Amino acid sequence: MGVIMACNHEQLTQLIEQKQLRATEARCRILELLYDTREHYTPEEMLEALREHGKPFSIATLYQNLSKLAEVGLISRFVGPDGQTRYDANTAPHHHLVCKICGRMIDVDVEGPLEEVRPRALFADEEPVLPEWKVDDIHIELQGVCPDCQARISREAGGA
Amino acid sequence: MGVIMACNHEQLTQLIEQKQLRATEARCRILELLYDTREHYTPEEMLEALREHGKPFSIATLYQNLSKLAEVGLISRFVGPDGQTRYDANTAPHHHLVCKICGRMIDVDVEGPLEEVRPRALFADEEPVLPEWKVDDIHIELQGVCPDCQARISREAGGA
DNA sequence: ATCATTGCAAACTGTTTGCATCAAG
DNA sequence: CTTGATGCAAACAGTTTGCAATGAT
Repeated sequence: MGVIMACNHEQLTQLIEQKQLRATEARCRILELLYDTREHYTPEEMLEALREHGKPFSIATLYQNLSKLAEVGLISRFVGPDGQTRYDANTAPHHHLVCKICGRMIDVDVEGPLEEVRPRALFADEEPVLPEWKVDDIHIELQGVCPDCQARISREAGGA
Repeated sequence: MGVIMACNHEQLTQLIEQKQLRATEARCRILELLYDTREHYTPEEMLEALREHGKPFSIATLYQNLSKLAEVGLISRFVGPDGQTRYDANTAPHHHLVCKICGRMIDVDVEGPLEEVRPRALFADEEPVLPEWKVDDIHIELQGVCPDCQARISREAGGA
């Protein structure tokens, strides 16, 4: 579970039915898009991508299915630093690398001594509060500029 | 700048006027709330807090001022993992400790070898992509359970 | 045949905007 | 007095929901 890989139609059907859901065309198309591209789509972006493929797609059906699929754990939902809700097919714990320019986001693992990273109160008078928090999870968001935006920027700088 | 401390009215006025803005009552009340409490309020929560203090407060004025104050750098805006927009008075770079139960969020610094934390592609076929990202920022979100929720949970467990 | 799913339209929530009034400088 | 700020109401964007029609088992 949580391992992403491009799937054929039968595999998708199986995944969905394992969750006691009907393997409808809408659900297959959504899962296929997320599994194949590994992108972190906003609902709006997904709608565009799904419609480009030819067939129409109802926005209500999209939202209904994104909720249901996230609920049963076939996809995961989160909110990016830009405030946009996004979905991806990677339900295993992971970290994110985010482009500050376009908001694009890819999954990464991190290497390094994470266990040694510890919180510390920022203000003297909060010192006693911190130890009482039970901290059991860490999510790292690396920020930078993606290859595409770097290219676009240097192209525009060169042209201007 | 970016250092939080409780301020008196004159100091607030000065801070605001340094940014070429008029030090109106609405702005002072907003800044005072954020600076005094250090909480990470949603607009809705702020509205409630501001109105409890007695006087009414227009929701349009709140939003208008939150935008403006964030724009000039007197406060900072961000979106929590629960998707709620929040504001705080700490404009210096910092990390967050978030309660998984109630969503409460406090600022923390972290200790540990952060420089050694490096991204690594999750999928073999993405390996060549990663090095082309320019990574220059890291934001760490520690998740756990705040003291209040811990207390409430053990109280409920004991009572049930 | 049965019951989940679809998809339109209407409802809802959080946020922004137009604009007349008001108040800070 | 001048210009920016306020605050109502209307507009808006993203998301959810009611419900009749449709489709999967």
